[in-house]
Amino acid sequence: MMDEINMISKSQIIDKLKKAGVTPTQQRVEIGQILFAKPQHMSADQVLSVVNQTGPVVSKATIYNTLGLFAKKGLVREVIVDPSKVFYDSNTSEHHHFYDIDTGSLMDINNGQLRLESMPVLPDGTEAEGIDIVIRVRKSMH
Amino acid sequence: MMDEINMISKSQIIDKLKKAGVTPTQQRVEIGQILFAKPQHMSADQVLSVVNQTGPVVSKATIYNTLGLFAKKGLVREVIVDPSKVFYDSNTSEHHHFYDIDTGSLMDINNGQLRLESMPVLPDGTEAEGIDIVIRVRKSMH
DNA sequence: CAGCCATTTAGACAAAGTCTATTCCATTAA
DNA sequence: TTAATGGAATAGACTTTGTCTAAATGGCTG
Repeated sequence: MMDEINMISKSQIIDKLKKAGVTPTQQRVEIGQILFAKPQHMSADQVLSVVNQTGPVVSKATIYNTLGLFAKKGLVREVIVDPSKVFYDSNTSEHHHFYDIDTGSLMDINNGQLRLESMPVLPDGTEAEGIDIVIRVRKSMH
Repeated sequence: MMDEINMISKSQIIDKLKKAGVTPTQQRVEIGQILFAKPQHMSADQVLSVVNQTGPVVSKATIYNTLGLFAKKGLVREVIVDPSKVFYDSNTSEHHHFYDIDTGSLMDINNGQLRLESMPVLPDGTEAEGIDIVIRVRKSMH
């Protein structure tokens, strides 16, 4: 009721899932509603606790299954910057990240702000699947 | 005896540790000998099992303490590409990585092969601590 | 030799994520 | 309407990586 502003309607989520070839079950819509509400980075853990605050309970296994499925279907992107947990990024456009090592928070780098000069020669028999650039930052002490 | 070729002498390791301000204990030298034998990427787990194959037993806690210490002292670099484990890279010169998502293996990208066009504006009040570029690759199916 | 302090250790613990066997539920078929 | 089917969800056991703690060890210095 009070987060109406950032809400995406249930039918929009259902659409999004269908378009990606994901059967829109109640739990997946529930999770999508949290994940796609606004561009953001969440760990499985955070998703789990938010889902279970705002709606009917969804099990841990389903959270992991769903996040994995969403990632496979391109609805969400896994970001690996923290040795202890995976972040799921609902912004699937090409971009990279700042990672604040003090706070553990992730921020998008707008695309255009950062690009590679050239692509290196790949190892034999491989093809590129993706490029991740992470700029680690910390509070500056002036 | 038979890996003499890739061996670094104990005294070389001791030197390296001293220069970095690390007291060269027996265990640390043991671990250094494995880690610094050649440029390579190892997980804590791998170090643990190799150490305990080739020399006197070193406890798990000491492996983690030592790897953490080495990283802090710049003898080794932590590489985060796999959600489930940290790799320790004995190549501390500036460079980036290919990560084979099929095999889970890490390969260095020679520096000069890869550079950024420009540095993006950092978030307010932060300073850059480091940049990690990972090119994820997989077996190409031609 | 005695004392000191860093280091090492075993093993308990914690957290993220996986697995399995069962239950649930929506859809189709009769 | 009911029965059958198969994908999805579930609880909870389990695994793995890594951390913590309290006690034991060991190398120096006086």
